[in-house]
Amino acid sequence: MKRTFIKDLKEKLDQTVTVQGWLQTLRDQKSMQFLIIRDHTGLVQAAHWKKGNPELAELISTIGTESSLTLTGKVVANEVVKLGGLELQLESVKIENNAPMPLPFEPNSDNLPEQDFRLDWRYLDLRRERNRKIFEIQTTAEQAMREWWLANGYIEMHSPKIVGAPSEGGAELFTLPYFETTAYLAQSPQFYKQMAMAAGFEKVFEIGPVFRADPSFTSRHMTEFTGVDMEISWINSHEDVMVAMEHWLAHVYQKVHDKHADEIKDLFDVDFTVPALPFPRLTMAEAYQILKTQGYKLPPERKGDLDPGAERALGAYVKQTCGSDFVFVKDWPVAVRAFYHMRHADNPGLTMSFDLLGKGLEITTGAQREHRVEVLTAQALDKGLSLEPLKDYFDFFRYGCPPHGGLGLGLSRLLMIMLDLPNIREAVYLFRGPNRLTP
RNA sequence: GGGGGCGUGGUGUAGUGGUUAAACAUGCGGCCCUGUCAAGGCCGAGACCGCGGGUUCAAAUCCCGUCGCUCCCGCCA
Repeated sequence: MKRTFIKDLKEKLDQTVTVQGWLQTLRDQKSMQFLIIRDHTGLVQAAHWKKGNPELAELISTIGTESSLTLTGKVVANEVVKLGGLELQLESVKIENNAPMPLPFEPNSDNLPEQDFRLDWRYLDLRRERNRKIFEIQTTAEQAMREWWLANGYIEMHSPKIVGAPSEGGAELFTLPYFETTAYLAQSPQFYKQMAMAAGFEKVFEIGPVFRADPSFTSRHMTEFTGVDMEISWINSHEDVMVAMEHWLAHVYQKVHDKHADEIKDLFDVDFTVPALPFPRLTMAEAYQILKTQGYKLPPERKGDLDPGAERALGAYVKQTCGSDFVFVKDWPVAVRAFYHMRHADNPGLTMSFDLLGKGLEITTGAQREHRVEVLTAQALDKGLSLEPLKDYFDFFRYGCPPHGGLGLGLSRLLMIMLDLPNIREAVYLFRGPNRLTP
């Protein structure tokens, strides 16, 4: 018999149906048994009168919570049933996979184990509706990203993750043996999307894994995460990148809002709103002024940079004064940016770069890139980098690479701020950190 | 890499020097209950209080070390 989803049972009154799902609760009484069954569309009660089928009653008594079951029965309306006013009168139960008691933990109980333990049993943790919803929303968000890119002439790219040389720094690279030599795991598709600009692709995007060998122990860092990157050509400044980004992100928020706003309110208690355009923009100079008036004191060694506390303070300030969850902070000093960020022609101490803060969290870095190979080489030297490992990269800019810029965004960080998740480990399917390689 | 916090039955917590070496909730096992529904009632099993050392007449409780987890900073998305 064809499977019926639990949410559709109300249209099947007085019919015999098959339901498949997990046993959430068993109330095994003297003469009656009640099974609360869960599939991803909802919950339903299945009732069984023991004397009607003692054999089935005995079987039901052996089923552990969270076992996967296939049940058949007649759907009947019953006002007494608090769960939707209907129930399934059980005719048969097939235990697809029994879950022996006790479970490591019950995903739908009131007192959940601490997160690290739940990550050990991630598949049980993911059985909670709230956790499943995070990934439904992520799916909607990624689809919306692609909709916008495709509507705007972007090409999808997949750059290699095994690379022969560091693309930016060096310390945060994972190394791996590679036949007779050593390779690295890419910590960004940065150089390859720039190569696509040199190739004349004009607009590209990539959603893919990036690896960072930083031993970071925070609620917002991972050693492997999904990077969302885009890069566009023929821009006049980083402002063009910011304009593209805010339209793109607003589209993503609109689609997530259309499909999930009510669920997000119910499950995450977040009033999900589509951000207004344009996002507020602050130069770093302005940001410093604001921090001063807000009484936020940056450590002196952070001159020209923002620390996470400053980012939170700016996020709060912008929320309060503009009502915006987002703010671009732009025109960062050369000292704190990558060598390939283009510098202002009229102010060589500043880069044509930006960060996007969402609810005070850094979710994006972007910039116009330096596409003139002589200038780029000079800037690398200026940063004290050795040119040899960058030789192939410099070659991208020798024969007609157009002016271009782009950005990188952390997918899980976006989910964090969309849903007010306190920890990135909740926003990612399987977390990878310095001490977490399993499951 | 630097700093803070935590580590007690399966799980979540209480207990922070001493009445019977550990309490509560939940889960688990058993019994009871004409249909429960955050089910309820009774009974039961389950922790040498992360590990090692020390202080003390006495340590889950104080000290040191160690391991694990966690958060903050650094780094970044």
